[in-house]
Amino acid sequence: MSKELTSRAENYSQWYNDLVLKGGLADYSAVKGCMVIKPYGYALWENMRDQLDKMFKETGHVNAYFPLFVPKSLFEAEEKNAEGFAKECAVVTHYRLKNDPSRPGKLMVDPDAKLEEELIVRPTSEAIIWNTYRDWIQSYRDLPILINQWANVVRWEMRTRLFLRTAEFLWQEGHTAHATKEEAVEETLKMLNVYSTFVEEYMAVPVIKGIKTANERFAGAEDTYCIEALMQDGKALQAGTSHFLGQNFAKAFDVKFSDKNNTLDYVWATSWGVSTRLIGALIMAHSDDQGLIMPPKIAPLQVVIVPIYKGEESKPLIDAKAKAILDELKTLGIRVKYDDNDNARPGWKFAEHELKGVPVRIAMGLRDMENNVVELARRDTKEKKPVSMDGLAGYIKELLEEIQQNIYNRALSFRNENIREANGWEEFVQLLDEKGGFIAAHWDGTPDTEEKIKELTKATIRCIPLDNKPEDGKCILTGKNSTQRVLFARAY
RNA sequence: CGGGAUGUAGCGUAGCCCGGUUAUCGCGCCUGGUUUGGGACCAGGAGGUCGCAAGUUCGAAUCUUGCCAUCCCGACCA
Repeated sequence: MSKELTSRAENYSQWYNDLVLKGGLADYSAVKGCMVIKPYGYALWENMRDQLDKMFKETGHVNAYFPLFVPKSLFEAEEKNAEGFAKECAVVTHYRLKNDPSRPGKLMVDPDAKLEEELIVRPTSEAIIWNTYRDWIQSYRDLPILINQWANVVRWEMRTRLFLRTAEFLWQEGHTAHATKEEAVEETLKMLNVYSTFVEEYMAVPVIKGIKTANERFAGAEDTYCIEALMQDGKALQAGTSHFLGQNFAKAFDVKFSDKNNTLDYVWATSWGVSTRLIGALIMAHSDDQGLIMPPKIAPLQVVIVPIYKGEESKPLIDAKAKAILDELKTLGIRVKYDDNDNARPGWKFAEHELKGVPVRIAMGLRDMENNVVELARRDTKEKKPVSMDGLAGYIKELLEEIQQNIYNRALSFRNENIREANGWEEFVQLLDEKGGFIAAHWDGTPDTEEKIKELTKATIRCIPLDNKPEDGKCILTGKNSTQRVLFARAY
């Protein structure tokens, strides 16, 4: 009633916006291109962050924090990186306001407070970090450095979308320094695997691991590896990247180390990141026309208990039973809430929790008490059935795992059904327009051809899958020889 | 940055073309009561710089100009 959702079929973009706004994840803000992440959305991010943080620590990383501002001279040191981000940088030029003499009560930028050197608001932190690493690294004994930071960054986008692309966003960025190329490459792939494990096992979103083509590579990287996910509308979404930076930043910032033989060499680097964009991926991979569907492992709330009572006399009875179940579930480490708010009636609560994607709902009324059962509803399948109160907590714990698996399987089938091979140009264009999804096709390996295909179809090469099998073929555009298929898609 | 659309209470809206008392309705909110197994009902009540700023006019939500914001579609990007 009060919260009508646009259906996916009607308007996919609007459906997405409705879910974010009405599901209570985020709001628009007074700042153009920036959003407010609301408590429910932030709780989701915290769960994602905590799990990732744990995985980073398990792989030997530590957290640190570097400044928001990057002096322009440092920013421009690695030229390719600087060039790549130049068009979307916020720049601080002044450090003071003053009263505006011509408009009483208003402020103006104080022209006398111009900075000697402009400060760039970080779009990413390689520059400031590698400038710091120079001071930290002298010998191979100082290596490796395995640092991660949780931070906000700013990229001044022309067109923004909640979670998917905002001017400011939250992310983590890992920045590592190594003595050898092999070790850096190993690190790059290790973190790619951490990402794919996290996204698949916790977010229940299947991904394809691959390597980016030169056109799509991170500015300043030698190689960019990525995980690519598929959304329900058939568009691809880059869910995370891990970069092998070679010695580019070490050279730009003069970071050298002495090896065991006392010979000097530049340090090898990696960087890797995922952002709040993952929340967009989560929404578009799983949710339906009734609202969000949260994977249990990172759902802010895993179970909600809704009492149904007639008159005040039955309430204490239900309360007692509900609290017992609540305690049992909490003991098992399940995130659960007893929603006995008297302002809303059961039907309203059902709809609200469905909108918010709470994986399991327990409804309990007098009738259930008499039969020693509760009504259990799962969000992913909408299935409702009575379940005995005996052993309920254990049952729910298993059910949450089953839901997690089911959501993943569903997304995986969808993804797999939407990877198609195209062997000629017309077939390629037709598949793209009629089916969407990933299209595995031959490509002659040149940036020009990739660019041309993008111009003609808006499809880009999402990646060259890591598990690709060699296969001789002809490029769909130029007909030139090709040794493997690459994955094309229209992307977010 | 280009094209299109929109902006009236927390949300959704009527009114605008054709200027004229106190700006419409629904949801939500507050108070009281009855209710509670799929978005309850009754009664009473509060809430508005009509996006902002100029202009035209005796008079502007309504007409004009400028600006701002948001959404959708492009270009750019994670």
